[in-house]
Amino acid sequence: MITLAAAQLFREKGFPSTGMRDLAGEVGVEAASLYNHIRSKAELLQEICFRVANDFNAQLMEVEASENLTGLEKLEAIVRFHIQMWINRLDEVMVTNNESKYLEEPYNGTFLNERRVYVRRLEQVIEDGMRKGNIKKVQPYAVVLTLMSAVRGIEFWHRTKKNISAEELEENMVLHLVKGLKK
Amino acid sequence: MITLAAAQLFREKGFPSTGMRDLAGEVGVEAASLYNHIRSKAELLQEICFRVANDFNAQLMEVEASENLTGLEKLEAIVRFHIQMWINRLDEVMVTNNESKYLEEPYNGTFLNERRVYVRRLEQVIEDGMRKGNIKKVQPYAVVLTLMSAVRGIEFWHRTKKNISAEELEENMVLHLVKGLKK
DNA sequence: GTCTATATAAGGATAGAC
DNA sequence: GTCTATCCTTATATAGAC
Repeated sequence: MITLAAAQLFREKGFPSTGMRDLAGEVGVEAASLYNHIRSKAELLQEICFRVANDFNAQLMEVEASENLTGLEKLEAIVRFHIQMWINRLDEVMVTNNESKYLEEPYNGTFLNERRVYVRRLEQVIEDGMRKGNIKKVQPYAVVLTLMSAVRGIEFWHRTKKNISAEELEENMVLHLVKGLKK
Repeated sequence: MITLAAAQLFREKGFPSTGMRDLAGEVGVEAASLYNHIRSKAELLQEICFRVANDFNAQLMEVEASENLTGLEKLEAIVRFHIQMWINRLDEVMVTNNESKYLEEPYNGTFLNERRVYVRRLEQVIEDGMRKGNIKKVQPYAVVLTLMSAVRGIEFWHRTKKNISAEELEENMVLHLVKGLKK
């Protein structure tokens, strides 16, 4: 898959520094041949960013619909999903986080808007949990900022994976980030 | 200061996409004139990254030497410093976090090594706090990853600053990230 | 110090043969 | 589909006049 090879290169070298010749070498063809499969370099970035965004949105929608879960349980499900995305799909998720600023308009604007909406929906989960029950009194906006960024540290775990297993990492992060919010 | 103008542009546009003509425009001269003040574009990135790294190292050394502080108090002092750096020196700190991969060798290797040493020293603070007293049993490595990344969310707070003040943001993050570790 | 002009390299993308 | 050759733009950095 060209898109996944692109995600790996965009992560490692950055989007502007990744040449079509680099990507072609990874895929095993000449640069010109890539254009039989893709329209442009910019399109590859769009596909990566919006696919990841869609996956996050779909999971959040699922959680919002789970009426049997408490607020804290919803938050835990969301945080676990973020952690697993960073563990299992690092290339795509890092490109979405670090390279989306290179999206051309109107895609960059759309992307930022989608992110704002996502943040607001996550704040809503926290507010509901605070009102109805088991989440302690905090500023939802500050908590969302913290949660969504904290998982970015998993980037460095990937470089060795020696200090701790994926499962231990997830449990430690959940304990630190979510259980600390229990009333 | 050319270095600070560079930090702002490197943050906004990314290091590879920032042209010397962009920087010259920001400074108010032609691109060629910049070379009477700096040696190269690469040198600007080095200055930014290592100055920030030095500031973090200096603060950590200070905290390590404070024998009157408990482990948890040391950790809180470190986390507050990170938060304040992200609030007050966003351009430089973001370039150090996001653009350091564009450092040429041997600078990139040196930088990554310094980071590893910093992480290990922070783990040591947590281990000491766990053994001697008031930090709950956790995996120090996971906690350090989480703490150092969580503050990156402040990037998004800067875009509006309307939801919450700098002081509230700091207190909420400390409450979430540090107090949750109290035994 | 400043500038204009330019050397040299590399980028994304296309043309057209097969 | 693949390739070679190339167009055109832009990049960092330097030369040399003032």
